[in-house]
Amino acid sequence: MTLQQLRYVVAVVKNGLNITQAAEHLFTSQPAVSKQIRQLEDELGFEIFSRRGKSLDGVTKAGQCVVKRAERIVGEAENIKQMSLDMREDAHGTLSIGTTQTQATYVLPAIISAFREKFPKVSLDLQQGTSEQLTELLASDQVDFVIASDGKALFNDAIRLPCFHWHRILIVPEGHPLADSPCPTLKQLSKYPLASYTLRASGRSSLLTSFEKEGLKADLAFTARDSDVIKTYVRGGAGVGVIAAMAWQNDPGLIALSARNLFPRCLTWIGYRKGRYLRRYMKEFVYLFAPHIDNLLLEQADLAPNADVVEALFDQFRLPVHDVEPACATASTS
Amino acid sequence: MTLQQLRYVVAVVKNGLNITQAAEHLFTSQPAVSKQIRQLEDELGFEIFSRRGKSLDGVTKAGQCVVKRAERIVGEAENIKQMSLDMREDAHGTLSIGTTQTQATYVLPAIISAFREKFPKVSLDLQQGTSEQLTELLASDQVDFVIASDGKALFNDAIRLPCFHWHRILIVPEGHPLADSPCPTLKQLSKYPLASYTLRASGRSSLLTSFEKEGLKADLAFTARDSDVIKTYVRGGAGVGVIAAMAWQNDPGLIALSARNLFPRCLTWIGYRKGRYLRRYMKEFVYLFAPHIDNLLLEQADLAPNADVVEALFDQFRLPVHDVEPACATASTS
DNA sequence: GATATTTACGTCCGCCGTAACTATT
DNA sequence: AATAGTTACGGCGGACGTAAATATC
Repeated sequence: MTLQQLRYVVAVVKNGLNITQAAEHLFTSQPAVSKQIRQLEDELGFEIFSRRGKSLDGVTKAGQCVVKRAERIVGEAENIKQMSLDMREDAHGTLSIGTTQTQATYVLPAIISAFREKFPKVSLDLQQGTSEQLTELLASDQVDFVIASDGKALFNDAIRLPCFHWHRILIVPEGHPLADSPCPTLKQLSKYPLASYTLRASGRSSLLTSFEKEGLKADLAFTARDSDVIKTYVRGGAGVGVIAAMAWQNDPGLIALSARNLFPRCLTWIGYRKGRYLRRYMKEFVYLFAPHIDNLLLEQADLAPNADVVEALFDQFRLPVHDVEPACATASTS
Repeated sequence: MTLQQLRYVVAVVKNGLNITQAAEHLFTSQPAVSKQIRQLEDELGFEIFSRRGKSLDGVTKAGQCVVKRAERIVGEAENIKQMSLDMREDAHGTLSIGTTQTQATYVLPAIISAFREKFPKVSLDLQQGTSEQLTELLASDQVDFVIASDGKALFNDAIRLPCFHWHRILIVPEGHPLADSPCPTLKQLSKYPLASYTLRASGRSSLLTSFEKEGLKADLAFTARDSDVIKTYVRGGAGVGVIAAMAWQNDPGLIALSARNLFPRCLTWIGYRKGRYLRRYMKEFVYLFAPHIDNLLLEQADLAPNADVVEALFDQFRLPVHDVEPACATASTS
């Protein structure tokens, strides 16, 4: 049994049991992979993969156990390799982040600019997707970090670190009735068509829930992933926009009102795979994004037995809150 | 980086940084180990071991991180190997158990006899030691299981499964005053010299604590590890023996009285290293020792995030209680 | 001088890649 | 025919062991 063989097994599984494809990703020939896997199976005395004819067509029960352990082994080996890269002083490498449109457009540019300055040799890779896609990217190690505001946990062995809170804001065209009565209620709001973010299939948004709690029904007439698209349609009179405060940039022709009294605040977090070795520039990125997360905190989070313990680590912090200036007097009491 | 190299690193650490000794355990030559380790260090770009002259003399900071991960890798590789052995039908192998004298002498013989019958090809290795020694044996993978009754947890990544409760009993020579008043109190007991198990340096025994709670002071005049030694001295008039109920075998010349009303009951558990692959015969051994622990329970215990969750798994069981027949009427109310 | 490690070198195993062959669609 | 996997074989790297050299106590 060699590390190589285990790497091959893991790669084959990751490539949907396609040996040829796995061989390409491994930068080796197809027979090499084929042979090593057979050799490992011979040594173990049982088949890891079930076969239909010559093609692999499934993982045997015992094989699943082997694959699980092989993945851990290969992962740890990768950690050692990353660590070795980290020791050399030239901070070469890649930082791969999966995130949502809002974060990518409004929050990350400043962070990434600072990061680039500090680590000019690290190439950045920004991936966008839905929560589900981001989870998948993280689970399959295609990104180092995920930054999102989803309420739900990711998966076992993922660590989620709270970064900051944010409120929704209302945006209306200049001259809109709500622009003059700057302290709208949900009831008022329910009379207008709303434009907001596309809801995920899974789980209800706290947006609609807030209306329902008061027995109101929102008219969510238009949805998009992209805050700018929503702004454009709001400018065109499509209704009242409800977007994240981070997306507000004093856009001409639009008025923004804080909705902090209407909807619960949201939490943006950064997530990564538990047990992964984080290179120095990765830790630095997290620190740039959320300065309360230092090396010590990362270490504690990695050692924490479960998500609740991680959450508890953050009780000591008063996280920043993104919002626009309060538009109505009652808000200033907070 | 090869599995071999990591195995060598782990072996060298385990052998106290003595390469020659490590090579012997690895059944290879000393230069082979030496060279592979250097090669790994070259590949990683930093030293795992600090050296004084040519000899290894410590593990560097970065090296500790590598060693930690290497141990995990080697451990998982070993798990895969064990699993492969387990698939072959001939149940060859070794079962290594670390335990205390009382368990080894009075509880295990029956279990082991049943086990031997079922798995005649598995060779057994019984190790005795103090709690501390047993912990060390388990931590360094020198035994598969530890069976003991110590109150304290073992260490991180050890799983402790409750097996049965037991009470202490008093043993006195025939004709002893207490033999006729079969329901002694702690106060009565405190008037006699006591003979019981050697106390560990760490932590007080619940024996002495019970006396202290009533403001009494016990005269623990004689201690030994071995129940039979205690019996012998009690026969000789050394005082009142306080031993585990399991050690009672209707010994001639001695009278046994349950001490269940005097001292809290104790718990015997079986412990093993978390994440270790358990071969079928190992699981079977646990089952023979504690029939409430089946494969499902073992699996759940292994997945549990911490010791408390493991304990909770056992809430559903009413564990057997080892004791002698109650000697006094009040005991029968239980 | 005894012990432990490194260096040097010849042997041999085994992994890889090419190419031809086979099975499956 | 096209796609995917196995078998066959030659080449090459590299792991091992012996033996000699070197450092440390």
